[in-house]
Amino acid sequence: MPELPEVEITRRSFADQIMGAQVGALRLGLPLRWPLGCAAADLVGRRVLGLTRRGKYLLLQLDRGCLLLHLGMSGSLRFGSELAPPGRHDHFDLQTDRGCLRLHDPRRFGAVVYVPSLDDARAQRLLAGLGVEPLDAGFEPERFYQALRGRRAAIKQVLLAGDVVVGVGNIYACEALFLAGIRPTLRAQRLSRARVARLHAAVVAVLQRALSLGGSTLRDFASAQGEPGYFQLEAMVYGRTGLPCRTCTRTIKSIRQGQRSSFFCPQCQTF
DNA sequence: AGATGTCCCTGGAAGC
DNA sequence: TGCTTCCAGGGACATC
Repeated sequence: MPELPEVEITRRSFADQIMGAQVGALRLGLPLRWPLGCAAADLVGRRVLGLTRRGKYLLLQLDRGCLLLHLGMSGSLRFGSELAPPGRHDHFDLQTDRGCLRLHDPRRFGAVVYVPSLDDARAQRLLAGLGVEPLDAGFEPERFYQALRGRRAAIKQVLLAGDVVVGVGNIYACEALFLAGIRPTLRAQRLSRARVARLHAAVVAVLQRALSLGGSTLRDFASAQGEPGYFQLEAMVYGRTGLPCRTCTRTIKSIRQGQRSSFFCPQCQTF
């Protein structure tokens, strides 16, 4: 499932190639999470000015307006000039003079939304509530501590909510909490400054490690050039229920938190 | 304002 | 073999 590393790997894998491309045509498959928000013809002739990322959203900036792309749970992008004919799960093809940008998304939790500008109400509704970027300088331990102080919910759920820090999904939340030695069920506000500092470092370390390995490929994630990721091979807890902890050999446990699985080591991760 | 539950969707695995 | 059921989960939204 695409989290920040996968989205960033995707961005880097075709940002340079699509820069300056001119849109020739648009093909839509089955409906995605939200309607596109403009007519296909409105995009024809637009030029791509850049590709940036905010949280798990990719922002394809055009000379007029912007396409917000989200990969949801099962989405992946491809960019190339020799793509195969669209299959049943290819729901968005943006043809340009530099190649075709294709969104493949079997579960269709993903989205492509056109907004005339980032100040647009629709863009703001999606982006305004997002927390700090974990790999930017603005993510620093004291601010993180202050943000967590006001939260009574479990730390795992606060991480996933994305309003404190963005981009940390289920895999990396579980892994960062393991690295920091913190139980996922611990209330956020009960974390000491020292433990928040450890968690801060763990979030950064896990995301950077995942980035360096090309992300996690659980089922079929790949970059826009088709390269899989390898972080899943290093997971300490995610998906390892019943297996021995790689650190202490205690059995990894899994629980449900807010309809989502959490994995942890009962020995290494304390209250 | 924060916390919680619901919903969207399909492929794969497990159970019968 | 072929059915049914369950599970995976990002995140907007409604509700308390």
